Amino acid sequence: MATRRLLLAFKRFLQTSPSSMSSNQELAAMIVKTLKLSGIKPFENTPSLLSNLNSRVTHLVFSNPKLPPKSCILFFKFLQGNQSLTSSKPGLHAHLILVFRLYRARRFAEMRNVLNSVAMDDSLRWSVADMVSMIWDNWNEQKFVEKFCDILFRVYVDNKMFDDSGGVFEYMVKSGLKIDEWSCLSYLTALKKCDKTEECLGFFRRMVESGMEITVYSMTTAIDALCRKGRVEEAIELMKEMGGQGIKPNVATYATILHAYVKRKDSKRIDEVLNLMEKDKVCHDAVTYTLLMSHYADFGQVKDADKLFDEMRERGVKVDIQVYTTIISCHCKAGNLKRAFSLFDDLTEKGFVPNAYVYGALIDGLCKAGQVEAAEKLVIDMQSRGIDLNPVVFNTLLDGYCKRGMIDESLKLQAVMQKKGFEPDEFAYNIIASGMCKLKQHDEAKRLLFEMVEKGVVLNSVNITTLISIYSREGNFNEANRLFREMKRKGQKPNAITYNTLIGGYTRKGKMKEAYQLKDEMENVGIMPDEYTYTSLLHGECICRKIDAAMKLFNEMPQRGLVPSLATYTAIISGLSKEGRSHEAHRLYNQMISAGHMPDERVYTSLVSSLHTSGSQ
DNA sequence: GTAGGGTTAG
Repeated sequence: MATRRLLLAFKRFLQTSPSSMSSNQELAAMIVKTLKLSGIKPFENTPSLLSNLNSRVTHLVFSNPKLPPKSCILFFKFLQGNQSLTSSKPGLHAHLILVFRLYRARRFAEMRNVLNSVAMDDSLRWSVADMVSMIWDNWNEQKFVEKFCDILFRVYVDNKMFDDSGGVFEYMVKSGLKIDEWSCLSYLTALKKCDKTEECLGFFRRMVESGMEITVYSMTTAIDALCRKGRVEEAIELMKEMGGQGIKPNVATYATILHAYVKRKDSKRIDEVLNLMEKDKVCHDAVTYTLLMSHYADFGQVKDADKLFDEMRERGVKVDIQVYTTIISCHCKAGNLKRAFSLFDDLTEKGFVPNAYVYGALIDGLCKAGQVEAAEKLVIDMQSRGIDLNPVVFNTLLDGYCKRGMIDESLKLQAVMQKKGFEPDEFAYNIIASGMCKLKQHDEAKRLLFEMVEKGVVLNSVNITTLISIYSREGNFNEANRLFREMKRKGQKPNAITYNTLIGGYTRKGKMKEAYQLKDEMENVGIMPDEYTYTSLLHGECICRKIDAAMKLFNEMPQRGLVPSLATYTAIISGLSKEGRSHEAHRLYNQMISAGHMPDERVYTSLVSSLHTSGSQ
């Protein structure tokens, strides 16, 4: 009843009163009265009530102390949603009044929403200096100015308006306003995530220069930005430099560095970091253990990974799903599927909810073991638990099919993914191209990788290595070398696999001089030749029937800490056999067996033929 | 409300 009377009066007022200063105040009073009595409903039902609204009125409504902040917000949201119905939208001043009232009411989340509207609206957004001077003119409160700047800073960060965030920061420094480190941290993190490494580092430097208090959190973020770009040496420099200013690294900082070395597979440096942690009395946590376990997984050292898994539980470090994923993946890579699945049961019994990562690891394990059908079943199981097929799992399954030459299935799978809106990525292209190489379809494989470039997917170093492998198998070393040089020029550093690919190409064709040159080059740039490098070279020497040179390489391996693989033994045994040196061949055969390798057909054949050769001599 | 770890290709 009261509402109806009020609305009638409201309407009468709108019809009779011309727009003027005093009627502005009356209209504002009417709106406030209505809001207090009946909320926003009357305006929703009769938007024409606000047809005379102008920014002055909005201003008056928001600044009316009788209207609670909650009603202000309701009214603000209504105006935002109905901008076409009202003749003018709230101006910057009205926004700031609202922001101030929300500040007083300690409603910071709402404050942030309103400032977000300011930041996103070109007609409202003034320079921070101008906005702050407007604030000083109206409210003489340092704390409010600081909070205003802080929230504006964060709003710009949230919207990735990085130049504006930087502007607010500089303004605060210049004006001597207190700066919140958490806000700066979100800026650092956002820059890092957007791959703006230099900006991230530069901002960290500005933080330090500004004299504000800095914690290990910000430092670790800057260090991580460097590590993710492989700039570990600079990261360590920064850590030392900050240590001099009293900011000590903690378990997260060390984990960041460890991660970088795990990625590089640099066991020596990893040990150095572990020693440093011990000296600093920094205990390992779940993250540290995860990193170390995945490092062992890289080298197939399942037993060591298992030892760590036990150790962490003995020490009372909580095992989480990421730890499980790592140890499961480790067992999968070693072909230890039984153990992997029993760990999977373990984690579900403990109440963890399996996710795409764990499933991904198991599916890959099954695919690599050639059990693609079981992998398919697991994918269905995964989906029935509400986890959707993602690009990684898709690529994993694709590889399972391609490695077994199941082209039809891989095409069907691709169709499924395209329906889901996933275009093949650089992994998918590479997987299919490699599959084609195995079927000796080199031209098709090349065409596919070129098609990838046409579609705008940038070739990464793995894709280029695949191409190098194709060209060198074809004997086209001109093209292989051109790609290799181009890769270096583009700053995509070749790694051991890249070098080994090209070396393998040369040795297969008996071009030993070029192969040794590359081995020297890789050592010079700090990449240690591994068992693949040695096996290729040794195999090449065998092809050239220089068995003594091959034996020299074989004997060099243990000196460099390299363990001959089954492929190494196969090459050297068959090389020796061909030369009729069956005695040495048998000696190495026995050595191979004691090293735990299962000999394959080729070894037997060459051993048997060596008996014929030596017998005829 | 803050930083660091897990699944795929050569």
